[in-house]
Amino acid sequence: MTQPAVPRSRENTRARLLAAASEVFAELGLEGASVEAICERAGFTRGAFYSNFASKEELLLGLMQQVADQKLEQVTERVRELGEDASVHRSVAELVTSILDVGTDGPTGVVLMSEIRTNAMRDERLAEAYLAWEAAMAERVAEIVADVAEAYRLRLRIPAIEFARLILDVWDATCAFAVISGLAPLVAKDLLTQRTATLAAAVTDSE
Amino acid sequence: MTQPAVPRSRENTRARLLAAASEVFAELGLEGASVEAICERAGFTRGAFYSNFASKEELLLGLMQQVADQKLEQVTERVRELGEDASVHRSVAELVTSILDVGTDGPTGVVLMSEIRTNAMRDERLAEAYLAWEAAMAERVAEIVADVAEAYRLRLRIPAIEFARLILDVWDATCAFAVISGLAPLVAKDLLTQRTATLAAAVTDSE
DNA sequence: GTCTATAGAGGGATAGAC
DNA sequence: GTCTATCCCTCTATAGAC
Repeated sequence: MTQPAVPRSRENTRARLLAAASEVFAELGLEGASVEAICERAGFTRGAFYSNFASKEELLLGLMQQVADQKLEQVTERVRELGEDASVHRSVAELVTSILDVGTDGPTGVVLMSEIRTNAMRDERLAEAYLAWEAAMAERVAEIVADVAEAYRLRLRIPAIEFARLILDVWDATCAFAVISGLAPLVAKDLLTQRTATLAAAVTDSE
Repeated sequence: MTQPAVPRSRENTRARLLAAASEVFAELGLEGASVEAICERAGFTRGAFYSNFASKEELLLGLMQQVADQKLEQVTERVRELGEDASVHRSVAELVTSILDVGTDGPTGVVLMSEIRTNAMRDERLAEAYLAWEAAMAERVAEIVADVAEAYRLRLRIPAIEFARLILDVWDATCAFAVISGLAPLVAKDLLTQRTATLAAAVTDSE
């Protein structure tokens, strides 16, 4: 089914440039990262870049879209899995840990999202994409929350969507804290699990 | 007690440069803001700038320190007031509203803090200052939480310090959301109040 | 589709006059 | 303490060869 006839290099070059951009943006910031540095990282020159993207801003928008799609897909996938395996997990703590694989990013991903969020405050197009992604994430997490609450007979003290937003806020802040503190990945994940579990315990009652 | 003998202009120039920098940084980002643009906004030239700051990075560090001190002072002040007026407020909602005057920043302040947080992920010196500030903020808010809980006979479902971190996380995320959405200041404050009140209701029980 | 070469603008930082 | 003038570097984007 692989068809080399379809212009493959173009997609490939685009993908490599996007991957390189996400790294360099995370390392140097959106303004600090030069097109030259991104191309060098991807193994191309600026000519190839401008053949694939109209401008640096266009690249950023494409990157935002890619990151948002990826994360959303991961979480949606987890929602689906949870629907099938509802009876496998035992404790809420285990559940949290299991779901957290999705919420845990490497430092690069965390910095990149933070960079995008900050710049969405200044750029309307970026803002639109960011808000759509954020809303979709909250909905998916709310589905998980509702499913888990039903399966484990937990009473939510606030609506599922509010709970979902709380979780996402805590994840975001905790990931940022972990990166700024220079915490080792495993330590960071422990912290994330702990804070999520504390939150979950605080806003639910067992029936 | 005002002593014009003490070199007054130096402090004044420094202050004006810092104020201008906080605006331009918020508007264009740390990398996007040129020293020239900052000086122009402050009404000076680059010569004056380099007489007051060793480099652009040094300026950023000074700005971070200033912002952190200001915010911390505001919250500490509120803690003190609350100790004196403990019996004046009636409902938790009113309390939240009253305290929120502190947590509410203009868009410029929100963008600047977001910019600083993002860059703290890449800069060790900035990280150190940011973490110290964040920890101090959490402590102060925890004091408020504990005081209010005692005065209103509320049982906290999680330790005060955890509650405080939750509040700060929600404030941060909500302020960011408001700016990205382009919400009017009053609408933003309503949202902030509502989300804080929801959180407070969820993690406390009345005795 | 990707390269090299280059235009054209703007950046950070310094030196020295006032 | 603040100014002007300047050095040197890096940046984005384009033009044209391969």
